Amino acid sequence: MAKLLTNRDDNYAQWYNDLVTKADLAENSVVRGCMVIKPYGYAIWEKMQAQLDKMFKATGHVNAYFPIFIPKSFLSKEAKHVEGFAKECAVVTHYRLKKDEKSDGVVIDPEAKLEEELIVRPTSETIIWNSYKNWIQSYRDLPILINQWANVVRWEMRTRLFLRTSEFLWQEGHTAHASREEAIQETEKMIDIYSDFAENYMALPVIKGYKSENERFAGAINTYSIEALMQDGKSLQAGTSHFLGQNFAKAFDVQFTDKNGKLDYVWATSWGVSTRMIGALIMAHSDNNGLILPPKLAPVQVVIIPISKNTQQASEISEVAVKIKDDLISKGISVRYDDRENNTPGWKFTNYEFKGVPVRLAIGPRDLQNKTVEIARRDTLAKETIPVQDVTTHVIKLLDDIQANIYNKALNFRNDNTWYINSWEEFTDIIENRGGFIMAHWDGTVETEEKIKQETKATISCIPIDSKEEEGKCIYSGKPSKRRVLFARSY
RNA sequence: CGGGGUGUAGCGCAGCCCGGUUAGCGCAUCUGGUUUGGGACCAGAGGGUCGCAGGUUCGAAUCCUGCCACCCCGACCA
Repeated sequence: MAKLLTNRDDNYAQWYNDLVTKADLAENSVVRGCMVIKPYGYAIWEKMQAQLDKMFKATGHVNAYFPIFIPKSFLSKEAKHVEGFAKECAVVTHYRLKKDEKSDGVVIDPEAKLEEELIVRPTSETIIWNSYKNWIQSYRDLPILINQWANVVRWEMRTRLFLRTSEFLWQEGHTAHASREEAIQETEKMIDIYSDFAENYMALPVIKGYKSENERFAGAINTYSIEALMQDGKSLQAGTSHFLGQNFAKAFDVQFTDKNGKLDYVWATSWGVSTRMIGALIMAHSDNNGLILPPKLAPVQVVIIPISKNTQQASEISEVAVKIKDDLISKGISVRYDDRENNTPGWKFTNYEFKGVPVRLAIGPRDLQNKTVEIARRDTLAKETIPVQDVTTHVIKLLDDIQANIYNKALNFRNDNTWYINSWEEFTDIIENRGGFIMAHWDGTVETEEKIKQETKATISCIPIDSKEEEGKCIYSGKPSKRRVLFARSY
């Protein structure tokens, strides 16, 4: 049998790459650093979008759309913000091409130079706050709770499909509030939504926390994140929520009159998740047989494969299969009945396994005779034969089981790979030889964080929200520390 | 931008060191037939600017020079 996939334990990076391309999720584009998201991969994104959008709307948010181009001058209005993004911005300088006289191609028309260059958005705080300035006068105009689904561009040196590309898809929420407390509450509400989504839909256990000063979003007072552990022991930031304080309100002069008639700057938040989550989904659950997708995000939840010796049988099987399919669809389950004749059942088994379809039903002559169906689950590869009349109830239950099992498996993996350690020797040993999450004391200084990063490539993924206070000594400097923080090598 | 590597059919590769008929193999594709309970088999067919440009030579995928592209490792980052 031809090898489809690089072994996960031999070369994790190559395994991931093989999965993404061979499962038809995405491919590299001719444009360096950009990817083509193929229909199967995009379908996962659409499922994520649909669920998140529902959750945003349920908490009072509305969608809007702001331009992809940002005047260059906007970016420099918030000092930290420029510093964070200036190095990776694509810039539009002209608005017209013309035919080249010498060759057959086109050249930039030098006559068509823009008065002010436009930046392709790396994120939209500036262009949005420029609008909010006009929308907000009084506390009655607040809060503004807007989200946008968009693409952004950050010119990356090295890219990897889904995990880091120069252009990516995401949603960015941008909210404006009358008080500091309300804005902080919003920031926390959104990180809770992300965490809820990750755990209950992606089946991905996450650690909620906030970023150290070093890792914080450019322009934020505080950045919250959810951090997930991948199967190679590296952590991945799956979502962020920022409390922006009054930084952008001040930069764009957005003031409002409060209930007492006093003028004050508006409080802001922003939060986002991106197509990167698809990378997290893949790396957290999949195995050497291919993708493993949680039922709640799988584009196809059930595949039905007929096995027939002749056309007579084929039509009898088809009758049973279509009935099952229709019944499942009526219960809101997405089903594919694959009766193509150009591939054998064996080929289809392997193929759908590779693509991570959670449940497979097979119907052959034996089943026809016994009024049964073979049902197989992708997560454990277990098979059983059940009576036809039980299929729908069985599938519904099985999809829930699989969702829960994938989550528990990921949770157990994380628990088995989370280390509470107290010495530098242990720290370096685990980083070098084991990987995983390390909970350790840190003295709270940027210098120590930098030193640790330089010596081990480990960074502070986050300072977990629920980590309890305890006396300890910084593993690096030995200085006193009040709580453990989460260290890991990360994506 | 530093260090390493690779460009030959849609994909994966051999051939290059040591120049010599019509450039080959596996997968995929197409046609016909037999098959179908874990990647089926037989027969036939189509598909190539050998990364680009120049040079050496009677003759270049192969040797020489220059260029380009992509990949991996580092610096940057979600």
